[in-house]
Amino acid sequence: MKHRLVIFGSSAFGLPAFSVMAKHPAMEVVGVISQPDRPQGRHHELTPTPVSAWARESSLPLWQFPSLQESAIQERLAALRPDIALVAAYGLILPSAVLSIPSRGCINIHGSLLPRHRGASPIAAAIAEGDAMAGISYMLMDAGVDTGPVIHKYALPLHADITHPELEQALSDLAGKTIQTAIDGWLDGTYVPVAQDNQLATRCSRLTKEDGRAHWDSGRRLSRLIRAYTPWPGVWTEWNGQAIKLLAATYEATTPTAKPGTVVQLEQRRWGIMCGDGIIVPSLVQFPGKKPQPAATVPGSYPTFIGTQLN
RNA sequence: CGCGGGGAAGUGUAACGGAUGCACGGCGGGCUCAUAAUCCGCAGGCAGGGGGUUCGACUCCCCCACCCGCAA
Repeated sequence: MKHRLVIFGSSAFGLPAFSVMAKHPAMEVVGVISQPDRPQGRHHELTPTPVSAWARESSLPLWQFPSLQESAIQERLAALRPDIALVAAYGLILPSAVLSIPSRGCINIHGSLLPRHRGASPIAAAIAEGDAMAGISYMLMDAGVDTGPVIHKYALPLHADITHPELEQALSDLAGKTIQTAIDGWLDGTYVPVAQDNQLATRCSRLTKEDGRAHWDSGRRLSRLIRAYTPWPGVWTEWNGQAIKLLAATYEATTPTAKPGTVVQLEQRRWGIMCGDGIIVPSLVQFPGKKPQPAATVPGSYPTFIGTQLN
């Protein structure tokens, strides 16, 4: 007898794992729940979520509820009589009334090694904090945010210059490779959910544009933030009232020779921005309305930029 | 029709209704034990496509396709 499975997801992060479960011989996907198509992009075209698109292509039953708070919607979910719910990057809170619907519970794939980086931006947080290891956690959801018992974790070493898109892809793939083992192990009792140690927990909230504003106190941290926040929300600074994105940069530890935020000409033809603990040397930047451009072309393009004092 | 910006050498960008300049890159040469450093020189742009205004358009106007920022 197959397990009746409901999938909750919106962004592409969960797709590899979802695809595996959709083919799992012991699973029957009785519903895919995603967010509604929303106006997106440059001309606000109605765009389906990657999970919605996948469900349609795979001919799986799809529902795009705007919220899960209404009792009418909760009743429809209950009518699917799910045994298990699998949640990954869904983007909406599952109220306890929904969490209690599947007879065997709701499993979340979280992009960190819990209890570290509970919350909405675990991948960015791992890079921003300079963690040595990242990973995914299969967790039995409870009413808190990423606080439930952990079924199993899979770790991945982080190399020093990994970027957010690279890590997100790696973790997404890792979930695809491990989910069958994790779920099967949980179902047959090999993996027993273990409560998290709240003492070790850290939180990361949803990122905003303002989180990406560059601060020049620490170039070491700034170089990590550039890798963690690009492409969204990006790390940027203001010049002449315009936001300039720093898309890639390296950090060089030196004794500051100017006020932090000063754009300085370096030896050779390079330039950098002075920080409190050294200098940040951009390699790729983007001016508003423009495409990304190699940093070396900036002095010729914007001669007055060098020497500027940035905030 | 969400708001706005942009298209010129391999890359990026300035100015301008009437000789397209600059930076990086490339190529050649000097210096040097050597060099990604530095100095000198060379090449490379029919200015997205189509109309229009004009004695004359890269520069002004309209249309088409494309790219980007904001916002989501």
